Amino acid sequence: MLIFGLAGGVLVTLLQWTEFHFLVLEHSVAIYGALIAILFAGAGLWLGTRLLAPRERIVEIAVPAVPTSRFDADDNVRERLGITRRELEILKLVARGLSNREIGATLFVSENTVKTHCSRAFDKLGARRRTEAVQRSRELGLLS
Amino acid sequence: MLIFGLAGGVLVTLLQWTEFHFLVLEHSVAIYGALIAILFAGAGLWLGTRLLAPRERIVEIAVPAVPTSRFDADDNVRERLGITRRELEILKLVARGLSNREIGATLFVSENTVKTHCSRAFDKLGARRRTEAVQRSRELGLLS
DNA sequence: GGAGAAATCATACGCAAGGATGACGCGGGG
DNA sequence: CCCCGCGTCATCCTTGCGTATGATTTCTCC
Repeated sequence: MLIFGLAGGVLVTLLQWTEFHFLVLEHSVAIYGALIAILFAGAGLWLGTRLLAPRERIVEIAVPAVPTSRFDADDNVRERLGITRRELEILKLVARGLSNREIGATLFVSENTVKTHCSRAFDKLGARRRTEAVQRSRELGLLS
Repeated sequence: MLIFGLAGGVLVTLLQWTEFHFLVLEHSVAIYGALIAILFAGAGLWLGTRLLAPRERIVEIAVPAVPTSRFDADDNVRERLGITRRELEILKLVARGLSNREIGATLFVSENTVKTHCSRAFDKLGARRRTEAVQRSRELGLLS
């Protein structure tokens, strides 16, 4: 800002000096203006690259390097959330896109039981919909 | 570039016109030059920020990162399945666990519209439930 | 300029899902 | 022994979801 102000002052002085030389020529004002334009366009460009360039954009690169031997890691998460094994079992089937009825048929229990487990699991996950529960489970690493 | 060229032409014309008005005044050249200076300084600054690609700093972040190296591949998959951009947009929100009502509020459309898009998308995916649609989408690489 | 795709919205119906509540049996610790 | 966590099942009720159908608008393409 200070530099810019100083430049302004210098320019005004320069301006006072140069106008006497240029005014005697025809079309001098056009040339004069063009010179000013070029000069300040350059100055602006320079300033733009100098002052605003350090803007860095952080780019996230997906690193495949997360095999993270999670064979029982989800079990820890499960315990921490107070989710029972049965509830997690049902959650996995929910994440597969099965309906409550299909889950019941798969696990040989009634649809009501599935609903009960779902309700409790959703409650512990802070989810109100099964899709939300799936999303939360993924974030928490509950699902492989 | 075209816009910049046009702006240049307009400026030259404006320059020709204004000089006759300003030349009769004392110090008019100074004001004129200052205007040009400010204008082109701004232009240069704008160009500087616009043309110079923001330097990117690559930061490696451990991300669940499905091994699938697809950057725009989902667009190909989308086309292949005949799923429209809007439908995919809604699918992504479905995968986030949002309800139809919330999706509508997010995209500023009615819940009915969301339902329509969902139905068509589910149909194209061969899914009958939203959870199933999410699962299918993940398998097909439709979702990041 | 008309055909068609896409997006938007509405209405209505049926079913799935979710919540609340109660109950029963089983197993393990206090 | 009795309590408690867990899994199981049921009923009632509300809400959300999915489908069908029709309409309008906008855009693109021929």
